[in-house]
Amino acid sequence: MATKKSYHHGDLRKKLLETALEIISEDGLEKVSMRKLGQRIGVSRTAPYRHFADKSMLLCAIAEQGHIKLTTVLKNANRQLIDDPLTRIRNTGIGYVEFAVRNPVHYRIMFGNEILENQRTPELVQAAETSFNELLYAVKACQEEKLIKPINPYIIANTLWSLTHGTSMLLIDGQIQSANAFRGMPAMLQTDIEAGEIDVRKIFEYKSDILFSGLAAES
Amino acid sequence: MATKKSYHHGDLRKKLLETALEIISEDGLEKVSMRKLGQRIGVSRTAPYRHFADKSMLLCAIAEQGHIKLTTVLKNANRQLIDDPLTRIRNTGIGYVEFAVRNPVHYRIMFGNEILENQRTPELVQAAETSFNELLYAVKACQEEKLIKPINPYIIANTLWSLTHGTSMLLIDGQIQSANAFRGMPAMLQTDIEAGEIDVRKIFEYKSDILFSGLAAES
DNA sequence: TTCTAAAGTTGACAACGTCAACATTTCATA
DNA sequence: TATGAAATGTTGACGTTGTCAACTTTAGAA
Repeated sequence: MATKKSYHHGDLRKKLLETALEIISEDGLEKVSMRKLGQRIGVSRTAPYRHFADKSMLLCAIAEQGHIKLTTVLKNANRQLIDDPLTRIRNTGIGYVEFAVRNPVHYRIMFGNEILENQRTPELVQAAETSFNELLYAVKACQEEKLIKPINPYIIANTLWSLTHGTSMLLIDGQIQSANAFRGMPAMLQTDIEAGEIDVRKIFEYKSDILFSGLAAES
Repeated sequence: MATKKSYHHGDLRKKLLETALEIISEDGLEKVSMRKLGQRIGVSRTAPYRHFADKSMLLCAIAEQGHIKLTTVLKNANRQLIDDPLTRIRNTGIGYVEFAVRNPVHYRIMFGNEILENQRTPELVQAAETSFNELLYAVKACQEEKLIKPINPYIIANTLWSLTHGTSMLLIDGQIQSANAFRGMPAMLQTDIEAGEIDVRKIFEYKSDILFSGLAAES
């Protein structure tokens, strides 16, 4: 649109989001500053303020983008050509956790960021709901084929969400890797963990099996 | 120990942690600064650096305190004079989520804080493991009375942890309150949510029931 | 009693978020 | 086509922050 040295950048908003994500995934969230964003892009230090009222609005937009990306991931898992909807729901969960582990800083902005707690834009709220709906979709599909109990699907999806979200956060935080958290998992898995590599798929398969079949001892 | 106007404060480290928590619960995490801490306590602005190498070490100590507090809460739930260990495990979960909801900012420092990801002190790691062990304890108690399947208790505790942690974070974040997340729950609960009040107990009872009995449809 | 380490202070610096005032560009409309 | 408002970008400035270096005061061990 705009040529190289024009006064107006042309698509600064988009470029800001891209660059912010770059910095975030390279150096972490604290390293992102409104000023540095401008400088890195080659624009003045307050130029970002023409596109985002303040820093938390920038973070809102980043979080929104994350939810949109997550939705795509979940959609792909959901729409795979797999006959068994139970496998699909499991893949959806795995997709969720994998997304979080691959985009840890991004994920942390989407959830668990105090700054955004009371300042979410309507767009962000909408994007978050849309991603939740994919979990709901997976649950309903299983119920239609009578593979899952016919209790309220929203409650089930919420429980599933808690499990995926909890697993994601604990993994990202590195809390799950340490010490006890995975003792007793198969030797292979433990070795991977010690080597710093985590097989998200295996971990989540364990958990979804437990959720599916329940904890109750057979009497 | 030291009288009022002595050069040395006497117990500055403790006072720093207390004051930090005060500021955090009043105004949020971003409002905490090393300088303000000093000023609020009536000591110079760099005095805190004699007790914490930098800000993230301060946060580490706060997180550690949180884990210790959480451990106490879980211990209380675990040691209640209730015959049914299944009720105890449920209460432990409820205690966990309640702690998180009552101390949201504190909880967010304990988990989900990027700053601490790679700088955890050994004390913090230890404190976190101790709180995990309470969940483990609750699981094992149930297994001893054959109320829960005899599969590896570490895996079960990990799953339980994910569920409580996920529920906590979603509640704290306000993500669970919005829109879909609780549709279909009993009317009473929904009214509470709309009024801004959340019955953590009810919410977690739903989820732990699902976890206990499993999602599988009876064939 | 003396000396060292711990604890607290002041001065300084660069980076940050953000505001106000100003400059340039775009674009709809007269 | 001319024009004026709205959008976009810039510079200067202010107060706050984390943290370092160099200094002072104090407590406690030798």
